[in-house]
Amino acid sequence: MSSSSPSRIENLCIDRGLKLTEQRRTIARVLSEADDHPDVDQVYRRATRLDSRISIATVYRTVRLLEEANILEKHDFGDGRARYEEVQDDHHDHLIDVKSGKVIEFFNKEIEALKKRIAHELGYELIDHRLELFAKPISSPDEDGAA
Amino acid sequence: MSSSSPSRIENLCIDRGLKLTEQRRTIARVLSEADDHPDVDQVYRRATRLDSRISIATVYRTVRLLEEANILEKHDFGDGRARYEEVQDDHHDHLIDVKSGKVIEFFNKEIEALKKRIAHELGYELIDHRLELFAKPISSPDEDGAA
DNA sequence: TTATGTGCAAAGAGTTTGCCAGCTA
DNA sequence: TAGCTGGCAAACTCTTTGCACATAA
Repeated sequence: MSSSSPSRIENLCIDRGLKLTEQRRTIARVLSEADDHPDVDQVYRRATRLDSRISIATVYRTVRLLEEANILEKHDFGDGRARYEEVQDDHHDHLIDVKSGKVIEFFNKEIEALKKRIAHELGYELIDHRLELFAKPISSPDEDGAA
Repeated sequence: MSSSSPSRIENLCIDRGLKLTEQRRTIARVLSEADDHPDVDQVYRRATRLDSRISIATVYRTVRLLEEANILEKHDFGDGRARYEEVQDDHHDHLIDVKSGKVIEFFNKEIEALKKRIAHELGYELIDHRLELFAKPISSPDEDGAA
């Protein structure tokens, strides 16, 4: 059983010649539908909800596979576990809301240009970069969000 | 035994009323003298060279203590272990040489201002931020560095 | 059919912690 | 002296892996 149209990530797997098992299809679907930056455990939980025959080991193996196939991007927001999101055409950075844990994506042309220029000035060619802003909502009453 | 003048970090510990044991003194000295961004294991090795009566657990406990006392800054350069450096007056960012693993510090006023502005535009107040550039030396013959 | 993928549980890396002896203030 | 600190080893979290069985192509 596996009806409904293939997810974006499923299609990318087909393009790259990856063998598509039921488990991979399910994980691909979960990741295609995610609009956040889930960690492995979250992907695992969402996937087992759709198909209980999936082990956490398979999730780890699959996200690594997808990362190596340049389908997924791995992030580290400093909380000790890896987070994943689908690779996008446009580069963006992240602002982490320290109250709620929410992650907001943003893009800023000036910053992108500056990064490249700074690397050059130091005698380097920029390969990759990472910019994360940790911030709290302006004028938020001091509620307690997740850790 | 413990002569020679107190290291910068030792003095900060005294300021903050932290109990100074021989182990902490040694670890403080190692960290004050470091001009790189050592991980716990490196601190441990440098410390035991000066005094073999130090365990890795103490190093972990001490760097955490110093971090909480705002004496040390903890970094994560994406290699899976925490790196430490003394807190500095001026903020700076890091460029990681992916060939050699060397970490270069830099400061750029424009980037600092932009970070703050971007957070504001998104409705946030910047608390902390992290910018890391991963780069390779320009015109480096393609030798093989660390993975 | 056959190379590959999967589940399970054990192993690894980095980090934390409980307990009692030892040392600092 | 009183109470905090340190050593040791066990425990924890996240991630990887060996092995035997299952499955896609």
